[in-house]
Amino acid sequence: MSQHRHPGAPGSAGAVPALPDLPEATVARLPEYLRALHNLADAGHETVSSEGLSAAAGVNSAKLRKDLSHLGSYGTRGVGYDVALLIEQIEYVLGLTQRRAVALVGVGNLGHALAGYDGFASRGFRIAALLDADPSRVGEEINGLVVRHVDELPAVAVEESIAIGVIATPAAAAQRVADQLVAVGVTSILNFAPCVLSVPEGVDVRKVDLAIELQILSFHEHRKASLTALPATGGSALTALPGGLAATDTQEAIGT
Amino acid sequence: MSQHRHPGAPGSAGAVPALPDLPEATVARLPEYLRALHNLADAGHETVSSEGLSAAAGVNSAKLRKDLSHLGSYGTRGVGYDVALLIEQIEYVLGLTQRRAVALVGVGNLGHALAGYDGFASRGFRIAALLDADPSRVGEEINGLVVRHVDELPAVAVEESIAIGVIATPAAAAQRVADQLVAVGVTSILNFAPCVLSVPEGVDVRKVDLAIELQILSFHEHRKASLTALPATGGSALTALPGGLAATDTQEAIGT
DNA sequence: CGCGATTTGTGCACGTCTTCACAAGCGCCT
DNA sequence: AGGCGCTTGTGAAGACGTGCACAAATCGCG
Repeated sequence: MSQHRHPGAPGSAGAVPALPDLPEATVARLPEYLRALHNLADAGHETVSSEGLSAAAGVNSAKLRKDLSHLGSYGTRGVGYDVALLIEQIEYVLGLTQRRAVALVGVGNLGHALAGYDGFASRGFRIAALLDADPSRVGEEINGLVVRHVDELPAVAVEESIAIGVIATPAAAAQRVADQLVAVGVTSILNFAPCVLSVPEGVDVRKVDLAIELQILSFHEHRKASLTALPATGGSALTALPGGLAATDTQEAIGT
Repeated sequence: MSQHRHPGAPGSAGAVPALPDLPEATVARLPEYLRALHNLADAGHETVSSEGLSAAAGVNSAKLRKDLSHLGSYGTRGVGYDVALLIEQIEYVLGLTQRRAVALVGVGNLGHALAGYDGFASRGFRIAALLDADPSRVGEEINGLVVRHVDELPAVAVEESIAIGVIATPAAAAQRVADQLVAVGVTSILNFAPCVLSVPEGVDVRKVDLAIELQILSFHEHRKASLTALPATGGSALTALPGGLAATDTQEAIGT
């Protein structure tokens, strides 16, 4: 089994071996492992232990081992994981052996930044098209790509074999764009617009909402503030008593 | 309990009543509910049922009710939730009654976009400072704010009462910036750099990695492709290792 | 050749999150 | 006033994810 056959000549069409169905939580962590592994490879490491890799990826080592075990991974007991092999494995499972083409719709503030973000190119993707509904933006060149009108999507999808659509439009336009993407056969969408998209079964949508992230942080911030104001007795989840609590400056180390 | 005490005159300093400790999963959904509620309010709705709100927020209605019940919410059986009241409740719990000041470090490609993103301002935050380590960027004005050098952070933190730090630097600089933020007392960080930050206990970090989102989509795309290629019989999740797979067409049966 | 040091892979128990299903509560209509 | 339909809030069951702890496997060394 030490036979080390590397996965995919990307080559031709759909005949791909089936994938194990991984737990979603695992899938969400694999990219992080992959990044950490690339760092290790660049630093010259040939093998890495679960302990080392998990530290680099910011997770628990047991979790890491279980995750890797799900993809039938090849670690060596007493030694660790072969960095290069593991990179191959994960890239294969994530479908990164082919460089997928991404269409970015909405070249406003955020869209501009995304179009110029080199993290996509360096991590398995190719921004293949920029689209916008605003005629005054059409024709603009960003990072070597010319912005085209969103109505050209059908043509673009075919020309470039678009696999993933990224929506960076205002919320009001997002659903319409999503429909257009679905109509041309895109089944994976990354949505930056602050709204819920409805799409047919079989289409995957992931949402990134920057304000939501801040609001979650705000909650914890609020919570920490309300805790440090208190004398910290036994830990019962106290339910919002408007009561006394005065002190403002007595903040001290929070309990573990 | 029908007593309806509404939360916060934002007014003065830190004396805030303690918060119930909500499940993380719930906290992560509250902002979405809030956004949906604002939409409903703008559309003139005064009340909304759990069914209606859950649809607008893209979740299951039972989940929504349980989430709201955690914050001791005030719905009326047979009627639904009072939109305005619920907005107040959620904003209070999330700590949005005060407009928190955000410091954005790293005014490159992405940082520029974030600095210009009006979703922050409209949803409870104030970008109070732009910082960068590159002297050639210092002094630039973006959206009415002048970029200052990151070494001025201590002064800025005090002047603006920074509550949250956003890191939009290259990965190599991120840890250093995080340390600086922590040093000036920031306990909530939103990290856009593709790397793991280590911070002391009590500091919250949330990470947004755009490439990771795409990679997760890529997995599902890959998976869908490998499924459609097959005649779909019932079966075990076979373990797809690159190992043997000589034959390209003998693949059979993936599970549902 | 065998032994000990090391590290993976995993069974198991625990906690968290989700979902169903239904009793309790509320308003409206008669 | 009483009953009916609608909607919330929640108990309980199940699915899912996590982390411990240890057996199994491998390497290196004497």
